[in-house]
Amino acid sequence: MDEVFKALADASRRSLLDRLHARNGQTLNELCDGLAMTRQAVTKHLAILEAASLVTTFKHGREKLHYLNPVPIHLIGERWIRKFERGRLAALSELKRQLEKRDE
Amino acid sequence: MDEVFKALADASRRSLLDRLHARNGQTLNELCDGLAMTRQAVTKHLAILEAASLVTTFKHGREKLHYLNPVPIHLIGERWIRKFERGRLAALSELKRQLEKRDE
DNA sequence: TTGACATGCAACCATTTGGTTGCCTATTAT
DNA sequence: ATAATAGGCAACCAAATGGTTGCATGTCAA
Repeated sequence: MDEVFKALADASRRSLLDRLHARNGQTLNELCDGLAMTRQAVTKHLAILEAASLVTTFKHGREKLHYLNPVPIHLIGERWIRKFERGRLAALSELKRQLEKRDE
Repeated sequence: MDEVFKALADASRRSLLDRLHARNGQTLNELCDGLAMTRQAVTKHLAILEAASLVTTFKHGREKLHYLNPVPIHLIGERWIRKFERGRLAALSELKRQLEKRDE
């Protein structure tokens, strides 16, 4: 879980996920396209995404195809974000109460 | 959004959010309790959470009370995670197909 | 008023991070 | 066969990160 959060912390990596979400199964060079970064930097980002199981790869000849694995993102939503949904309104009304109390 | 992701990337910070979720409105010293970290380290973490609007604070005398603001977490769920939910099954079956193709 | 308590501020430090460059290997196309 | 293409590996670097220590400030209680 920690690896996933860390992987998602970087905007470049999130944009790589976006690109794979838009079109799955891209090669490294395709993913580099239009980015203000060297290929090697992208390789590193993809390695981090792969270590976090957010991306899976297949070798096809001399190309490496990258596929999005949406499961970890789904789990973050299920196991982590949902926890904070419960009591969200309660927490907000409490906050509001405090904000008002400040002016007394 | 980036600040929120970065703030959530650290396990200590997530555990601080957990603690506030369990009991809202704790002071700095209460939040330090039982953590293997100095008070100043916790202060820094809370500052990052506050900058990301994940935590709001009120001064009450010499104490500083910390409140969880669940809105950014909710937005991550709504605006970001949900995007990847769409097509989740499609992506998975595609992945499965690729995995099988590998053995040909 | 004086000491204890809650927090703030700043300098410093080691490690991690995000990036680079240079070179090497493997596969494909001519 | 050979050149071009796709990618891998490793060393290096600056900046950010997560943590520390030391001291200052503001507030409460005796």
